[in-house]
Amino acid sequence: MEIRHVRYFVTVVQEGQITTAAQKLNMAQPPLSQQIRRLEKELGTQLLVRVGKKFLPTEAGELLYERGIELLKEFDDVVDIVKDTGEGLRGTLQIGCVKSCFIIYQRPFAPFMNSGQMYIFRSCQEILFS
Amino acid sequence: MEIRHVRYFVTVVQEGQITTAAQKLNMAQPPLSQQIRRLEKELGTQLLVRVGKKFLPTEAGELLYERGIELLKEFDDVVDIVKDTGEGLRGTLQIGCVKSCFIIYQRPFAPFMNSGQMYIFRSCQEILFS
DNA sequence: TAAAAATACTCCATAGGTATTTTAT
DNA sequence: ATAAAATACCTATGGAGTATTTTTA
Repeated sequence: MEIRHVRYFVTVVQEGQITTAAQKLNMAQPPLSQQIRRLEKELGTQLLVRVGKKFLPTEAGELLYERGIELLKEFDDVVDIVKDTGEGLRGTLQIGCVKSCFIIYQRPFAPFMNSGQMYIFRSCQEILFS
Repeated sequence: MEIRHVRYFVTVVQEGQITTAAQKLNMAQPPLSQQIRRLEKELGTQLLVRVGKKFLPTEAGELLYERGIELLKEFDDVVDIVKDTGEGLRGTLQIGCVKSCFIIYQRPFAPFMNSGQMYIFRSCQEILFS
């Protein structure tokens, strides 16, 4: 199972229908049906029951739906936070100081440094801002 | 990004090395290197810094590592719980009763029923255990 | 009969493997 | 000299698309 399958399943439950769920997911209907069935097979569990044209979650399905939503939220959160940290929108500025100059070092330029610690740079040639 | 990439990355950080991480993951070294680089590209961030033969996480990498571990735990938890529920190891037994017979109904046989509610079955022919 | 799902294919992107070279200690 | 990573290349699984048939309200 991959996070993609959780995303697919949650959307199908929310839509109650595969066709519109596929539209929301920007994909065609048959592959979505296929992935849902693959998911059920992999988990060894029926997740949805077709009642006419509508799909209703089984108890296992409801569980996957509820916890899946949390999982997706956290997953996307982590992605955002890591991206931001990489872009310097979040993170820790590490500032060292010597007599002759200042240096502002930020990871990943100095990955060997640890947050909250002070470092002395002996032959500092330039000041870096990032 | 897929959950697999989190699993790969966390293992590499724990091992500090790609070769042994690949062994733990039951895969070859080159595809693992490849997936890590792909991950960095997708997130637009350097996650690891090679210091000799060892890899150390950048700040973004440490973040992904810490939150990734939680993510993996929750992900695997959900999978286990859904599997168990499907197998009837967990879940809710819904029991209805009429004069002439008992019926024990369990989802997914009756997905339209809600937990904690009582249902009357008029023409019950058999007793189902599952 | 008019929706949506299932079926039956086709295609291709990419995950993963193998062989080799390069890099560091 | 040795162990690990990078590079280059190859293979094949399976994710996604299209066309069509089968359901069901």
